[in-house]
Amino acid sequence: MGRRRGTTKGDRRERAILDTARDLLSTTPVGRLTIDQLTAGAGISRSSFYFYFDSKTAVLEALLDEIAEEMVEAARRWLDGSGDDPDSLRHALEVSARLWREHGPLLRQALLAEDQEFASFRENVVARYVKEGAARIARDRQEGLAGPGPDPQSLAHALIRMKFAVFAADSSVEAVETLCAVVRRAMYGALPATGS
Amino acid sequence: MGRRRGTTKGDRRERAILDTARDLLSTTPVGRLTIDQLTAGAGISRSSFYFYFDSKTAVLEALLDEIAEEMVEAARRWLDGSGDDPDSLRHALEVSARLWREHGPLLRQALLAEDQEFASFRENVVARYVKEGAARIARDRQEGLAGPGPDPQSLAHALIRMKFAVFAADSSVEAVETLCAVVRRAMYGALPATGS
DNA sequence: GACAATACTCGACGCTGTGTTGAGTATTCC
DNA sequence: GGAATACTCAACACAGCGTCGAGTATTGTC
Repeated sequence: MGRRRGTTKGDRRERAILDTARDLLSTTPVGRLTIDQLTAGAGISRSSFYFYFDSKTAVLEALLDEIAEEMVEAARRWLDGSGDDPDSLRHALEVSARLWREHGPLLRQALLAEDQEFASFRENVVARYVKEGAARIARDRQEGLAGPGPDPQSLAHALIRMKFAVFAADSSVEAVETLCAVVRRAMYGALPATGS
Repeated sequence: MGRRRGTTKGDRRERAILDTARDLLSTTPVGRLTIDQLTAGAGISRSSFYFYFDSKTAVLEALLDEIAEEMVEAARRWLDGSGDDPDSLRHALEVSARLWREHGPLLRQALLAEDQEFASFRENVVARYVKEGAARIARDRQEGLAGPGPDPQSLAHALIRMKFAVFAADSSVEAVETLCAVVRRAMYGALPATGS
């Protein structure tokens, strides 16, 4: 199965498949993407496709790995920081918003739908975010930078899911602002004594 | 196209298809549901299916209408109320959680994935929630029951999407509690002067 | 209780899309 | 130049969707 070293024709074709997929998936929903489209874009026959990838899903997974890396990277500064830090938070959200704008159809299917094919990818990404997010929340509370609130794990989970779902529907600047506000209030905001 | 009045054999079969679908969809993801399964469950042949419904999607839409009604109904008391009202809010969330538990696969596909087939249904449900939610937020602010915050429309949108996404992943009691807390803080919580 | 209209049923067909196989051609390394 | 490996493809088998046309059952009406 191994390839030779150096950039061979095969490598270029593999890349061409990936690029075609990336391209088509900025507009086409995952369900409508066919292998025929991919091979047409890459200039090979349907059956040659199977030399490079086991299935359509394998292509999508390769793309997702590239995207997920970018996403977590952008959140790094905020995740590693502490206390209410609107600028880092906004930066993380802005990059996320851009990624959702560029790869909406793919991310929606992989992160939101329940597609069994992406289950493990989804669990990994979400779990990673939740773990680091919960740690940050717990840290802030311990250091007295945030008041008490819901279980950090559960709170982080809700906020991450909110981010995904909002950007899936709307990755505008306003959405970034609103998410920023909700996250900050959820983490640092205090409820008045008892609502009227 | 019209049927005769009274409950005919045809009506019973139509119901049988719907029930079979409801049943299978409590465990099977939408993508895996085939018309063959539906007709097997209802005891008719594949082609007879098309006498009752135009497509698989038509069956799903019929089911979704039933579910959506219940969902909005459960939120009625909170949507029509005013001020911080944890009990009404919790009640609405609890019913929602149950519906997601029972119809998870279907709701996930219809509300979260970008399936073009459900686009209009999705827009309707979300738009309805957002409209009523935004109105409630604006009302509370006008009456001085809530402080300032993000644009009501945008805030309502984020909170609704969060609800959908969280329940899609986890409709436990704890999730209800967390959502309750986040919604209340987002609407009524105040941020301290300036962080750190 | 016949008979027309309408409700309902189904087998057979064509289509699109997936994935496999086996035989072939190109490339690279020695 | 020859063997190993990279790559290519036409042909096939299969699953699922939706259509067509020819039927059979049921019902309302006289």
